[in-house]
Amino acid sequence: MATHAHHHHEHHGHDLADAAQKALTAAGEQWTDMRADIFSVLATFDKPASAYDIADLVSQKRGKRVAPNSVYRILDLFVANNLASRVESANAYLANAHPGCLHDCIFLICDSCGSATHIDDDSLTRNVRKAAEAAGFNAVRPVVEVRGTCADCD
Amino acid sequence: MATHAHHHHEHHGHDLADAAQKALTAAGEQWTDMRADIFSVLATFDKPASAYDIADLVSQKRGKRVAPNSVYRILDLFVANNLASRVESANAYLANAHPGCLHDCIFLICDSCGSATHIDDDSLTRNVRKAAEAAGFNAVRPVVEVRGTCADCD
DNA sequence: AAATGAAATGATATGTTGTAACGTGGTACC
DNA sequence: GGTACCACGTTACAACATATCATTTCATTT
Ligand SMILES: [Zn+2]
Ligand SMILES: [Zn+2]
Ligand SMILES: [Zn+2]
Ligand SMILES: [Zn+2]
Repeated sequence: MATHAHHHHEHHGHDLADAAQKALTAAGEQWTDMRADIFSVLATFDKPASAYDIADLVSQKRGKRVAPNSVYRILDLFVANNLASRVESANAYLANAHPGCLHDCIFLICDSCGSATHIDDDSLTRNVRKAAEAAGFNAVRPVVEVRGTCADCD
Repeated sequence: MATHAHHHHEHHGHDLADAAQKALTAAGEQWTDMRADIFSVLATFDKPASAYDIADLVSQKRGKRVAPNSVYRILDLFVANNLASRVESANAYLANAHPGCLHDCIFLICDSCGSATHIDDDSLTRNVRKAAEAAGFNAVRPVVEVRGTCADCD
C-alpha cells in the first residue's frame, strides 16, 4: 500500500459538523452553540479563513457582534483537538475534513485564487520529522505547506 | 552520496556580509548603506528577527528612526534574491548562511528558546514538490518548518 | 554644471492579525 | 445560598504588514 495506510472518508456539510462534535465531546470538551456556529462558518470556506473573517460571519449569523478574541479562543481549541488546522503561511484556518484522524497535514495554497487543498502523505511528513530528529531536534509539529498555483489557475 | 549533493561552507560575520553583497550586486541590485546595515543587523540574530526588531536596531545604529516599511522593502528584496528567508510560522526573517546557493530550506524552530536552525535536505524538499505536483498543483515555494524544542532546551 | 529620470528611502497613515486582563452569566456540587 | 468552574463578553492594546505619496540620491545626458 502507498503512503496512506488507513482508510477514511472526508466528511462534508452536516456530516462534518457532526463528526467534529463527536470528536470534541469525546475529548471531554463541550459542544456549545458558539462552537457549533464557528465551526459551521469555518467549514463553509474553501480557502483558509482568518479569525476576523469568521468573526464577521458569525456576528452576522447571530445578529450580535462576536469579538475576534472569542473566535481565537475557539479556533485554538479546535486546533488543539484536531478539528481545524492553522495554515501558517496564510495566518488563517481550515476545517479539518477528518477530525478524529491524526495527521501531519500538507497544504497546497494557491497564490492566485487563495484556495487551499489538503493532502496527506504520512511517509513524507515522517521523513520531515526524521530529518529534524537527526539534527538533534525534538519535532513536535511539522509545518509543510506549498505555495504555488492550483490546476484551475494555471 | 547523501541528500546534499554539493559542497559549500556557511559564511559568518563579515565573510557573510561580503557574500551577500556579491550575490546582490551580481543580481544587478545595489548594495547601499541601508541594505548593508539591515543585513548586518539581521545576521547578528540567531533566531528569526521581525521587521520591527530590525527597524529598532538599525534605528539605534544610525541614530535616526528607520521605519518598518523601509525594512520590509529591503527584506523583500533580500528574500527575492536569496539573501534571507522568511520563517512563516514565526512572522520573521533569517539571514541566509549561503547566499548564491539555492535551496528549499528547512527550518527547525524551538518553541522554548525561539532559536532557529536551518537544515538542507534536497531529496526531502524535492519529494514535497513532487507530492504537490502529483496533486495537480504547480509548486513554487515549499514551506517546510518544524516546531518543537531544540537539543539545548530538552 | 545643469537638467533629467530612475531607484532608493522617508514619512505618514491605515489595515490586519493576535493577546492580555478582567468582568459576567450559567451550571454543578455541596 | 455559597462556591468553584467554565464559557463567553468587553475593552484595550500589541505586533505584523501594506498603501500612498514625498523626498533624496545618484547616474546619465546635455
Ligand atoms: Zn487520513
Ligand atoms: Zn488557484
Ligand atoms: Zn547548500
Ligand atoms: Zn531551544
